[in-house]
Amino acid sequence: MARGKIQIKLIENSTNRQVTYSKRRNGLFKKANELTVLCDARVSIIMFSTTGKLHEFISPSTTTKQVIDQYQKTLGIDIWNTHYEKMQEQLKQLKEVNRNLRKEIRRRMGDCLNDLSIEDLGALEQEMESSVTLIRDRKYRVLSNQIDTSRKKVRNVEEIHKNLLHELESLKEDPYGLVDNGGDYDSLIGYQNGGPRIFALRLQPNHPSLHSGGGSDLTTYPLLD
Amino acid sequence: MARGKIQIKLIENSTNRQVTYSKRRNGLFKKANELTVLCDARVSIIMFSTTGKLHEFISPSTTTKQVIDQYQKTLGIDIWNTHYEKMQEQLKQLKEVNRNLRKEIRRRMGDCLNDLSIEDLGALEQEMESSVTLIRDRKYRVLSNQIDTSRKKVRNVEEIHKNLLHELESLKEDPYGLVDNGGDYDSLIGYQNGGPRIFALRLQPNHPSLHSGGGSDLTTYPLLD
DNA sequence: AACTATTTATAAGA
DNA sequence: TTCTTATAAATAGTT
Repeated sequence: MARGKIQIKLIENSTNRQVTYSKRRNGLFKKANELTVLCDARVSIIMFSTTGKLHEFISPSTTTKQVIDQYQKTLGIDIWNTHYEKMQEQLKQLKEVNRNLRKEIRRRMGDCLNDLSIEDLGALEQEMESSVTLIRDRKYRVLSNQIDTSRKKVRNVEEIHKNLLHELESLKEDPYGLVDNGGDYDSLIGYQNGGPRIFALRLQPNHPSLHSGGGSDLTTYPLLD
Repeated sequence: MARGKIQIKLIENSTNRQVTYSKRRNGLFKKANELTVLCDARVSIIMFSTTGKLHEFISPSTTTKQVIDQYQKTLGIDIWNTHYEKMQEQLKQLKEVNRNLRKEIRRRMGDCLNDLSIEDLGALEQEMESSVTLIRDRKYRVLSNQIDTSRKKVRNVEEIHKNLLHELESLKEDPYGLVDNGGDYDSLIGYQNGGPRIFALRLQPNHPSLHSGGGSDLTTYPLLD
């Protein structure tokens, strides 16, 4: 448009095209800005060069997001708004479900009982009784398993003990083995008097978290609300 | 830019502004189109006038949605994708909490006990026992309240009954009242034989929520069933 | 990046 | 809105 008219068609020379792109882009943005100021309009220009480089103009009074939002709103198009709203609905529902679950738990803890009728209370009581029975049964089963395991351990230790005693006897008969072995003998005898049993039983409570992955839920429950 | 230079500031005259908006918009779109052709670029222009009217230009080789999509991609998934991801994270967390709450409830129902240690089971059992006590207490309190209310109602009905009988006696002494009153008398006598008591006791479970309302129940009682 | 001849855009008026 | 036209602004080709 100066020093000679040009045809509006692709500029073959790459360098030339690049320069023209830059010059005209500035011109376009300048015009857009003038339009914004002169006419109080909101303009968003997004452009990509052949090489994929992004350039954008946005009227100072707004943001690209706002313009795109309003664009969709005006055209009644929902690119992601549908998603967004669905997710928000889902969030709301989940929170509600959550609230109800917490209430359920609190009732099972003897709280929040005000809005229950006698019938509800009776049913809950009965359910709780049968549940507690289930829990108790389970507890006894686990306990008996543990006792069983403990017995086996004791038996095992006693076996080892017996073998050691035998070994000791053999050593006593061996004149070289008599030297400085009385102490060990005493300590081994000491263990024999129910010691391993107590040890096994006391070991379990020290590692309660090792027994379950989800057991901590119960203790952290009060913090959830 | 012709017939006199203008300052780039808001055009006060509304009509003038409108005309300029139209002219310059055309100019801008023309330039955008030329840029598209000359430099093989993709340009999206979205603009809103003061009055909120939408105008858009899009390079023929593409669509506005594509440009917007690429815009976001280029900027590193921004604008609302951040929102989106945050919401997704939130959803995930809520679902997880939900899952734990359900597990908690199932445990309180005697289910899902496999991964609990004896200690956990014992604690749960104890907690359940005390909870069930709370529920039972609550049940008894509600029940005693209901019995109490029932007694009051019965007393009230009996009072009304007595008054009606008195009234009837008065009417008997009144010679004008003797005509066609025997039927009413019989029916009232019939009510006296424990009828209201049973009625009141059976009524209660049907309206448990009305108890908190207070004494008005008593007066409206005869109309309730 | 600057220059400038020339084209193009457009403000004001019709 | 569109046309006209004098003039401002943009810019193609050059340096």
